[in-house]
Amino acid sequence: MKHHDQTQDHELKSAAQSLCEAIASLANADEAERFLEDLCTPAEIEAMVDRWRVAQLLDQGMTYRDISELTEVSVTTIGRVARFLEMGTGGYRTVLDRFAGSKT
Amino acid sequence: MKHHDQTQDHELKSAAQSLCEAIASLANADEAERFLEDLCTPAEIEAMVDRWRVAQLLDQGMTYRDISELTEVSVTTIGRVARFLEMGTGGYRTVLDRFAGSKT
DNA sequence: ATTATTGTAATAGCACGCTATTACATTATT
DNA sequence: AATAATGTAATAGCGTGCTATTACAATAAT
Repeated sequence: MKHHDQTQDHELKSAAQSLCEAIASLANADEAERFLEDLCTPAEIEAMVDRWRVAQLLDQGMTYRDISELTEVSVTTIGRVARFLEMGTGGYRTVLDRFAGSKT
Repeated sequence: MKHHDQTQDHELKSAAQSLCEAIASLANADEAERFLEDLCTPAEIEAMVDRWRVAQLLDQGMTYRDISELTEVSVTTIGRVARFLEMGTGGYRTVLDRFAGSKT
């Protein structure tokens, strides 16, 4: 019993796993939007939207203060996003690279 | 210019669209987990994990107070999840049905 | 009929992420 | 050399989602 077992010896950790599987199962942007709207509060959604937008702008080399003026997100939060973009688990990186060519 | 246009006349709304596209692009649970860990705070992730677990238990017909004892989520929050499960946009429903046979 | 269980609601208090401000060391610019 | 711009940090204040408690109407069980 090491990895990916079908059994139910998880208890707490598998709750997170279940959410991740649910999210990974979302087939398109519409499904994702409806799931998010049921799962999250408006404030949470806005926070996530802001961070993702900031991550994209950081990735394009834009300045903290320029991003702040453009998005109205505080420089503090932008710095936090930047930290995860550099020292995070690479989750941002993967998706940023996937959509890299799409907007140039 | 009604639906799904390639142009950039969105400005604010497309930020949410972009996030939904990013999420929909997540290929598996691991990618989803790493993206979530970069995008969200621990408290946010825990809140989402709790709500999703509660939604599943509600869907199985479990009682508010039983769910509360099992998950240590307050009855107040459980009631809120139930409301979205019934009157929401159907985002919960879609994914619940998709994973319906998986655990019986 | 009574009692217990259930969903629902109102309240107060707490935790946490955001903003705004100010500051400062480092790097560019002039 | 002097000035400006940049990333980074500390602080205080605010909004909001959570918990815990109490309550109550409606249904189920004894």
